[in-house]
Amino acid sequence: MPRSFLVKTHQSSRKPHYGGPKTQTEGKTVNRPQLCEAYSGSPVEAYKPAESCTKVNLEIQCVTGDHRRRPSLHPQSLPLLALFPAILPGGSSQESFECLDCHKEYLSFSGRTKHKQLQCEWSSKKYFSCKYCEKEYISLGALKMHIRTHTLPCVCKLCGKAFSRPWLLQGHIRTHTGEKPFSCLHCSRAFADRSNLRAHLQTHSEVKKYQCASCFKTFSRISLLAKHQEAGCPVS
DNA sequence: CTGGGGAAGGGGCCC
DNA sequence: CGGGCCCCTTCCCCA
Repeated sequence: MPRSFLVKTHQSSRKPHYGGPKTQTEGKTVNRPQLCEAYSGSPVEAYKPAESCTKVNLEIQCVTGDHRRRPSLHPQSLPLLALFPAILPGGSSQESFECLDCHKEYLSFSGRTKHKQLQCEWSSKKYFSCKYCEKEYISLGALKMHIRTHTLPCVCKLCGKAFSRPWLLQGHIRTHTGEKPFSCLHCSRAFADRSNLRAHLQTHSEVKKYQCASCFKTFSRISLLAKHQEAGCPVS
């Protein structure tokens, strides 16, 4: 069974900035232009400031209503740069020019424009599609990695089972050799997989990592918490 | 039924 | 750009 929804949650400081629409510029909050779900006209219309908007320099409001989608998904966001330069961070020479789509920063307006025209995968809408399934990726590297899940190039010489990545094969080979390099510091158990050790460590913890919001009972695994809630928490 | 272990999948990050 | 690793998650099985 395919295991989808395996999206890592970003915890490091290097996480991509996909979230909020706001950028701090000289102490002011500048809203990035947002796209409307119902967008159907030209980018000029879609991004035209609402007549009632008195803060044209700070905010761009979609004339068709709600703005929900990431600007990165817009096929023609480039004209915005010429239309509303005042909304963009980079009004002074000290500031950088940030691509609103992928958030890379450039020292000059022309540099950013060139990036958007020639390099930015989001704004040029270069999606890389898998030929084996419907998935699309914004980078060729991500697509190639995904394709390995179809081609399974890493084959176990002992049993013939195939895997998408060498380290998956490595972990599998441990099931043949019995090697368990990850030891628990609290008991004598050892594991072949670091994640399994991590899950095991939760069993030593008095207060488990995953807690039911209703009855406050804690669980060592999120799947156990999910089971608990699906079965119907007695308190909720 | 519940909790835990084993095995495996997949995206992101770092080098 | 690719390999290796990390992290998270899921499924299956068993006590």
